[in-house]
Amino acid sequence: MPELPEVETIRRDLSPGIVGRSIIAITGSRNWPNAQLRRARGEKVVDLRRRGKYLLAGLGTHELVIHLGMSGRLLLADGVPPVRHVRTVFELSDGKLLVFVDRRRFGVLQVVHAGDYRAFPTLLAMGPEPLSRDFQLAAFAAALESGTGAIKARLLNQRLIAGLGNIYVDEALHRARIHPTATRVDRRAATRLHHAIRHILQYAISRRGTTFSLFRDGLLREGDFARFLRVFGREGQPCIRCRATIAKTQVGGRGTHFCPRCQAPQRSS
DNA sequence: CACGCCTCCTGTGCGC
DNA sequence: TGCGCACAGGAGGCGT
Repeated sequence: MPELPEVETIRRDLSPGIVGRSIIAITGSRNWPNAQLRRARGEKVVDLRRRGKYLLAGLGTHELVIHLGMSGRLLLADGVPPVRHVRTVFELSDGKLLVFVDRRRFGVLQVVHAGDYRAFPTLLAMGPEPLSRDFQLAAFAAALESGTGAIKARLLNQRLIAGLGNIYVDEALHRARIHPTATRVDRRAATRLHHAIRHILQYAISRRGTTFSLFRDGLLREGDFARFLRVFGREGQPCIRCRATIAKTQVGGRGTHFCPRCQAPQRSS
């Protein structure tokens, strides 16, 4: 689930309830909490930031790094919720519980020294935040022009730009009329893509992100951006823009949705 | 260094 | 209905 808009929504929801509280106790299953995670005990949460799809909770000299993976969720509750796959529970100084639930266990919780991301190579090499001034068209266009490999793969690897996942890459490429496997993207296409990425992410945040049925359990306020998806999950249905049939293929091993007419390869190369 | 492939884990939905 | 398999929104590690 969680790409930039979903993680940002979680950050905004959780911030008022956890910043300023101290972590009184940590409990978990299997080897969690591990020794690293135990270092958070007794620490006060001084802020909650987001970098790409990562959440970073400042704990003074330390930092709690959270990645939700494919299926992770964070809930603030009065008691342990009656759901499966509860992995870790942080008891806060005001009596609330911060609960990490993760069915597929791809999520990561780790305490590091503040700013020391050596254990997270993706975080170390993370590209600019797309909604910040650091996301400059000139640098973006130059990188796209000189690059090799499918544009979709390059947008997914977090080095060119932070926070995009499979859904929003497909949506942004459709909006910018660029084929997912295009390798050369000229300046005009790069300009469209730069704008499309920012537009889609801002719009998705305003809708609290995209929610899939898998995650509905009544414990979270759901996003409804799924209503506005134009290609993702719409294979076989008509393109909103040109009525051609949306196709689904594989690019870099990921399910890839696009319109074969408005995203014809020659339009972007 | 960059790319493609495989892996981690659990559940779901589909075809037979 | 039952079974087996492909696939699922991420990213790290490995070999090439």
